[in-house]
Order: sequence, then structure tokens, then C-alpha cells
Amino acid sequence: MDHKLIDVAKRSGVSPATVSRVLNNSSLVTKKTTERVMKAVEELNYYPNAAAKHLRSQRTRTIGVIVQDINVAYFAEIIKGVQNTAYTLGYKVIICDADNNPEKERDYLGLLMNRTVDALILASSSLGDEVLIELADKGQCIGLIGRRIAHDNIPCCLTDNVQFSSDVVNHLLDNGHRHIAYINGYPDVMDSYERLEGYMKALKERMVPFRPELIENGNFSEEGGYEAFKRLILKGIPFTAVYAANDEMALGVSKACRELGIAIPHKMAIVGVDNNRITQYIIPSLSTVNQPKFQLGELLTIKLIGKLNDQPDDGERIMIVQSELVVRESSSRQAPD
Amino acid sequence: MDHKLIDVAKRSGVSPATVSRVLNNSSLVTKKTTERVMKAVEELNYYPNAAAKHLRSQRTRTIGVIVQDINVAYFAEIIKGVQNTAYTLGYKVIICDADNNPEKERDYLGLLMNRTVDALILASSSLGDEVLIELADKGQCIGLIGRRIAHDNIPCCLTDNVQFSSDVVNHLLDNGHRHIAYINGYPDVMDSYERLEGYMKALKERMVPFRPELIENGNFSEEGGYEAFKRLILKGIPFTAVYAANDEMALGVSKACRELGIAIPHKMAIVGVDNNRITQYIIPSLSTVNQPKFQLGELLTIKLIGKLNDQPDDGERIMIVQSELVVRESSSRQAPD
DNA sequence: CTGAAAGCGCTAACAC
DNA sequence: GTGTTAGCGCTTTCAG
Repeated sequence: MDHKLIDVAKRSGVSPATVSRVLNNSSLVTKKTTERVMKAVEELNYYPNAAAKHLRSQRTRTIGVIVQDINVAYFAEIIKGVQNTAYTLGYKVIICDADNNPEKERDYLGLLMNRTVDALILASSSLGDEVLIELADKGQCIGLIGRRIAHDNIPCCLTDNVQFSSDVVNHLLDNGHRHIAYINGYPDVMDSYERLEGYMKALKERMVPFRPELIENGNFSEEGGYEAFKRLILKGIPFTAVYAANDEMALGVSKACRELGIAIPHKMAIVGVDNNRITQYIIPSLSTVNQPKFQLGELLTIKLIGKLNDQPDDGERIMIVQSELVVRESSSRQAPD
Repeated sequence: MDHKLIDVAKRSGVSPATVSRVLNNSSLVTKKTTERVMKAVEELNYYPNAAAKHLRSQRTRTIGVIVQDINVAYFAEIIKGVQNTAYTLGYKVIICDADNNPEKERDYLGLLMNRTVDALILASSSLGDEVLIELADKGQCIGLIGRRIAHDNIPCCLTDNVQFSSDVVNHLLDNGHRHIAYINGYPDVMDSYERLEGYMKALKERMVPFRPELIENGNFSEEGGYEAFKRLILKGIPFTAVYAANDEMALGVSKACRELGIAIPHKMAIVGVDNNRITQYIIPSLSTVNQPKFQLGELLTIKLIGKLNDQPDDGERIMIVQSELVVRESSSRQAPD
């Protein structure tokens, strides 16, 4: 029932080598021979055995993507970018859902080591720098999304966290807000750090004093944003706007406001990050930042596949893509006096 | 840099066969030998070559899942169920995002044919019955989620569409609704058909006349639901409740009501299906049906891996899991008089 | 342009 | 318990 290459060879009266050449588009085969071989392939319903190909050729034309959580729209979009790009370049993609478990994430690195994939993309990886650098030093082909690392052989694709955060804060300042709280994500993550940086940068440029009391941590979760906002309120310091480092936390803030009877945007403006679909449906709709997630996956995939095929690498190792502020109801008004 | 099994054998002073036995937990190795081998594995930082294993053993311990669209929460949850289960049973998972493209879906079947995966799970597949039956007849191991097929070798995991749809309609009838519209999904899909069946069944049992004019099609999309609702209104037939075959369409109905100034739930009750996260955030929140998506993936995965290992198959080929009606604001009131 | 043949790295008979 | 060895199905030199 399962035919092999040699069966095709016999049926078409040529050698296995020729069949292989036809199947791999080597140009050095007559049209006539090609046709004969293809006919036999059809008739036998032949499929090349992937394992044998991989073993012999020492490559799989497959790249892996490890994401924290496949349920999160941010990652799902990145996957689309990777998958579509890889598909057009003739590569397959293995998607690995670490399911918020760093141990699983580490497990998946084995796919590289045992040559199941030719390259690996890590989106918002929780792995330590040492691990990644060690892999790269061993000659493994890896790339990062949403993270930067100091190693010549690791391409990184990032969004302009500082820039868009600064845009967000400038937008709020333009609307007359002078006391803007910032709710941070996981404290040790680059995204959090850079977004804070953009926040501070904008304040500084507009000469609005930075007040550390207006910074709280929300761990990127709705619950975390909710609690962080309540802590801010309890401090008794006046503020009229919140910049949350992602939409989940912004949703938490929105919920807290509703419970506390604080009108949005009249008494409190909110801006998040990610352009989560919910931000459009909730009332009031939430302002946010739209990151080109698809593009993050796309650019890195092109780069990595280029590396795999020893293409001359023109571009930058660190690729930064632009994001866009999306103003909705939650920050559409002037600050209260 | 890359060591092979034979290197480990040499270093530990045993034969390749023994190393293989140690690595694959064959019990017939002394503890002492095992330790020596493992030491060499450590020292050499040895990783077995997957392609060679696959080629030699004729299996990959990998199962594939093909989903229509990885962005859709319904599928993401199913994937979690498959992945977690496979993981604990020592299987890897390849996730394939067909990206709403039937051609890609068909492409992915090649993974089975070329032995990249041992089994394939198709969630809400758009493939024709013939294709699936042909695969199964060839001895390929496949399983379906959200679809039924007449073939002894294809296990299917489904939700109780008829049952929960009947529950939905009974709930609306209990609230005094007598004119309940139904918005269907893709007309040729089993889910649509069975949900319609449940709707009709409940009406019949409660002796409420079925009116075909109250049925419209919305293709499972928000836009489709929106348009379908408008068509229903234009007909001028009075109705006070809508059962939409999924939440996307229910969102469309909700939007249309807002635009037309129809108060929910006072003038119009709405119930959807899927327990999409947005249904909780929108105002008014939407009643829906919570399907055990994780379980769908879990059950089928257990079944398929069992088949791969020739375990005696006790259970049913067709596995049906129970769903639960979640009543929220959009259907929380008595029908208007 | 085509064929012969070696061998990718591993496992599973089969011996001992 | 452990070793020897054939061979999984393919690609790729090297000849011709």
C-alpha cells in the first residue's frame, strides 16, 4: 500500500536517482523523463517518506514557533505571520504552545537539538539569556520576538515600545491630563521596562514631573490591573488618566472604575496596549495601541529562512516595527479641571 | 559538535544496541550499565536524531491537529485539550492552522501520507466525506471533532448540539417567548443542522408552531448575524427572541439591536453559542452555551493514541460531550406581552 | 542527462 | 544482559 521511491523508479524504468531529481526539481532531467516519472508517481499515489528525506538531507524545511499561550490573540497573530510567510517560502511550521509553563518551553528546545526543526522562533520567551546564547553558540538557528539579546547570531524582532508609549502619554497630555498613572506588566520583562521608559520620556519632554507613586504593577493580567488601580486610588493622590501596559490590565481598570462609580472618560481616561478585540466591544470602548503582530512573525521568519539558506544578510539583526495609537472613547475627552 | 548514538556507545564501552535500550527504557539493562550510558549521554550532551528514529521505527509519536483558524477561541481551546493530553501520554503535537483555506487544509493531509505524524485530528473539517473515508480505508489514523462520519475506523468527538439547542429554546419558552427566531451558521455544516434540529424539537415538544419565516442564515460571522437579523425585522413578523447558532452572530444581532433602538433583553432576548469571552464584557452581557472544548480534544486524543498502540477499544466510536447553558443579561427577562 | 552505490543515525531481530 | 548486523527510504557524489 505504501510505495517507495524505488517503486516509482521501477515503474517508470529509470533509476532512483532520477526519480529523486525529478521530485526535487533538479533541472538536469529531460522533460520526457520527468513526465514518465510523474506519471508513475500519480499511478502509485506515491508520497516521499519525510523521515528518510530528513535523515538523508539533514534538514527538515520546518521551523518551530514557541509561544507562551496560544489562546492569547497577540501570539495567535504572530503565528499567522510566521506560518503564512513560511508557507510561501516552502517551509512547514510546528507551533508549540508552552501553555504558560516555562518547563514546557524548555522541553520544546529539544526539537532543535534533535533536528526536528531547522530553526526556532521564540515569542516572548521566558528562558534565560544564557540558555539562548548557548544554543546560538552551538550553531542552532534561533530568533526572538519581543525580546532583545546581545548575540550576533540571534535576530530579534521587536515593536517600538518606547515610541508608542511616548505617543500614548503625549496623547493624554494633549488632552490636558497632568497626572497620569502607569500600570506595568511583569516587572522583569523587556516590554514592561521599555513601556515605562517611553512613559517617562514623554513626561520629561513635556516637562511634567514624574511621580513614582503613580506607578503600579499589574502583571499583564486583568485581575492585576484591577488591583493595581485600586491601590492607586487608595493612595489618595489625584490622577485623571491611566496608561496600562496591556489591554488585559486596562480591562481590569475599566472594571474597577465601573465598580467605584468613576466615569470613563469624564473622570478617568484609560489607554491600553494590544488592540485586543474586546476593547472595541466594551462600553466605553478602550483606546489602545495596535502592534503589527503579523509583521513581527513575518520579518523574523524571512530572516531566519534566509540564514538557513546562507543568503547574504543585508538588513539589521534587530528589527523594529512601528505601532499605532488607536484612540477610542476611553480617552476621547479633555481632562477634568 | 553533534554526537551520535555510536559515540555514546564508544564512550561508555557498550554496544549501540545497549545505548538504544537504555534510551528507550527497555527494562533489560543492568542498573550499572544504564548509569554508565547516561553518564556518557550527559558528557557528550547527546540528543537522538529524530529523523533516524522515525525512519527506523516507522513512527513519530506525533499527532497533528488541523484547525480552521487558530485565532478562534473555540479551536484554541481544543488544541489545548489535545496538546495537554498528548503531552502526558508522551506524544508531540503539530498544530496546523488552515487559516480558513480549504486548500491548505488539504495540503496538511500530506503530513499523514509522508509519515510526519502518526495520526491526524481534524476539527470542524471542510473536507468532503470521500476524502476522509479514503484516508481511513488506506489505514491512516484520523479522528474528527465536531463532525460525524459513517466509517468504523474514524472516531468522532462531538457536542450535544440537539440537546443544548433544545435547552436554549426551552429556556426562552420558559421566559414566555413564543416567537423565537433562529439564525443558522453555514447551511451545509453538521453543527448548523443539528442546532436547527434542537430548536425544532423544543418547539414541537412544547407545542409551539414552527414558522420557517423565522429562520435565517448568518454563516457563523458577526456580519452575517447582523444582516440576518435585519432581514428578519424587515419581514415584519413579530418575534421577541433570537437564538443564534454561535456567539459571533449573536454579537451581530446585538449590534443591530443597538442601531435599531431595540432594547435587550426587554424587547428582544438573545442567546448564542460558544461562550466567547466577549459575551461577558459586552453590555448587556450575552447568554450563551458553554461547550467543553478542552474535553473534545482530550477525549479524541486519548482514543487515537489508544488506537496507535493497539489498545483494546472499549468505548464508543462516537463520543458526545455535554454542554451547558449560561444565562446572562440578554435573556434574563420575561418576554414582553 | 542518467545510473550505481554509499551511507545518513537509529532500532530490532537474532545470536551469544 | 549485551553485542552484531541488516536495513528503514532517501539523496548525492562520482562515473559514464
